[in-house]
Amino acid sequence: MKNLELAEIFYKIADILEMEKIEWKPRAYRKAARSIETMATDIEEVYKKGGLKALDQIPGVGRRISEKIEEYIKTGKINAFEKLKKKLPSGLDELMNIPGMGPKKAVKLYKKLKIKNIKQLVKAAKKGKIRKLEGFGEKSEQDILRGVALKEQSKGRMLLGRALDVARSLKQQIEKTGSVKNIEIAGSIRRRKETIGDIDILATSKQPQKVIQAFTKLPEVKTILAKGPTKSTVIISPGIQADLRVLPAEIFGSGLQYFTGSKDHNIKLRNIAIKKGYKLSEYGLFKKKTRIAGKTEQEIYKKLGMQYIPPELRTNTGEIEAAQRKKLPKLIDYTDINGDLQMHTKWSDGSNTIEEMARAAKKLGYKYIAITDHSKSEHIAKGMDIKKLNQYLKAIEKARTKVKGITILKGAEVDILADGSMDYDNKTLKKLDVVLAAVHSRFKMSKTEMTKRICKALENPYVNILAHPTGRIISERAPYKMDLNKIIEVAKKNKVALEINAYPSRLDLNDANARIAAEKGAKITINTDAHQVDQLRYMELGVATARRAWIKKEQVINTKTSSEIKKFLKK
DNA sequence: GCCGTTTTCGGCCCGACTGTTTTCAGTCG
Repeated sequence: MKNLELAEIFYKIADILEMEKIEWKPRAYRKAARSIETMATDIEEVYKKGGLKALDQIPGVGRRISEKIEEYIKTGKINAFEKLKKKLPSGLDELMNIPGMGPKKAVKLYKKLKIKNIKQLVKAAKKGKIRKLEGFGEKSEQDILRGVALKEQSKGRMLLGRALDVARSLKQQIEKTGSVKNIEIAGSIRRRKETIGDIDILATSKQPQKVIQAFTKLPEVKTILAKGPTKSTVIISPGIQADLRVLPAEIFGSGLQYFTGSKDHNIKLRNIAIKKGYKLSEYGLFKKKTRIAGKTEQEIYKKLGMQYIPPELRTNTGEIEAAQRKKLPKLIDYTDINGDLQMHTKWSDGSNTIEEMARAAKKLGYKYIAITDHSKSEHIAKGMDIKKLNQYLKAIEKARTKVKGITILKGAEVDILADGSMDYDNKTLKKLDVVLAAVHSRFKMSKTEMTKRICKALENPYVNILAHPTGRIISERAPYKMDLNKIIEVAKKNKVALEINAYPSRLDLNDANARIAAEKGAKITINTDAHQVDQLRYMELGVATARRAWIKKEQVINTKTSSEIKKFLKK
């Protein structure tokens, strides 16, 4: 996928244009960049299928930008960008990554002090040269030094799973102060994006200052970046930014709507409001000076003439148009899951026993689970040979007698070998209630080979689920090269469900791919891949991904009852 | 540079906080 590369180029073009004080174009380039970045499909595919015209259909992309995309796909370069880069030194955009430093300041530092990169910036700040510039002072000089240090220790975006834990803990602590009426985690966490840049929390209160005060005094707060009467930004350990906004209770809905984003979703809503003669902000939906909505998000969407849009869908990728036509799907709910079909125990690389996993799952209200330890080739994960597998199957039978009220399915996560055959023979696979097929080796095959390999496995009559279909690990490992469309098609034909693996660093299929798979009619299963009892709670991350993929309950097999799932697994 | 049942030209979301500016520009989300 070239989507991210292109988005990055357009962001950089926007930065350079902004430094040159060109108006409006930066906004246009950023809008196009965001749109390309969040697209569900590979932009190269879009171009191959429909040429420039198809590119023009992307929101925010017009003829000039689509031509640049074409140029990049064909030549790997964009001439206009290469020329722009020559105008300003390349280190300047890195200056703009420092909090509080935008294009105007960066360019001033360059023009007046010949500062081209962070190193020179730090040097100048330490020598006290920056405070002498017009528009800068002693404080801004310190802010720069602090900002650079901060940037160095923060490690970019964090996984949703981690961000949720941290945000929920903050929320609880703020709640305890007592002066809060409503409080909700907002921003990209509420939209359940797979990685999170910072934590946003919205509260309502009659004494906002008290809440802000309590927030900035929390033990994990390391630095206070901003602190006003209704809004504060802090850095909590270890280097995560958290924002709190406090509003009156009567505008909780509009505040939450605004603070949840996404930015593009909000801009589009505000434009719709303007066309209707209204104005939308965090303070409510206004007709002239009168507030006509604001207490709940529901009434805002209603007054704007559309269905309520769940936060997970707010990406401005068609959800607003669908809501206007009253065509939003009824998304799978977090409570719809009846079982978890991938987890590991001490029999391979898990930390708990079969019984412990079963009891924990029962506590979560599940009707069934599948124990799915690793097959023999997975040596690192203590994969089971046939002899051990037979003992393991007996152990599952024993656990069934010990833990009542939940169905324990006999399963295994079986390696797909390099030639596409399975790591156990069919006689062995037949003994299992549920077979997960997974690629765990030889990741670097060609696209054709890998597609053939996986498709062959999907055609095995005993395979029920393709586990973590693309193999990506978020910000660590790219997906294997494969023809996902072909794999979806073969999976559908052979009644193999495609997994949304809910493990925080996997989320594989991701939202975009899961949306494609479900649209094409393939069955989906959402499983945690838990290696210990505590990890069973990751299910919500998988369901969130499914919701972001517009998936309905009926499309997910582990929303079925025990008897229905058994029937499905028998094909 | 994009976009259009108010426009193919003339607009382009809206508000909080900070620092240095004595009234507001810059940055952020």
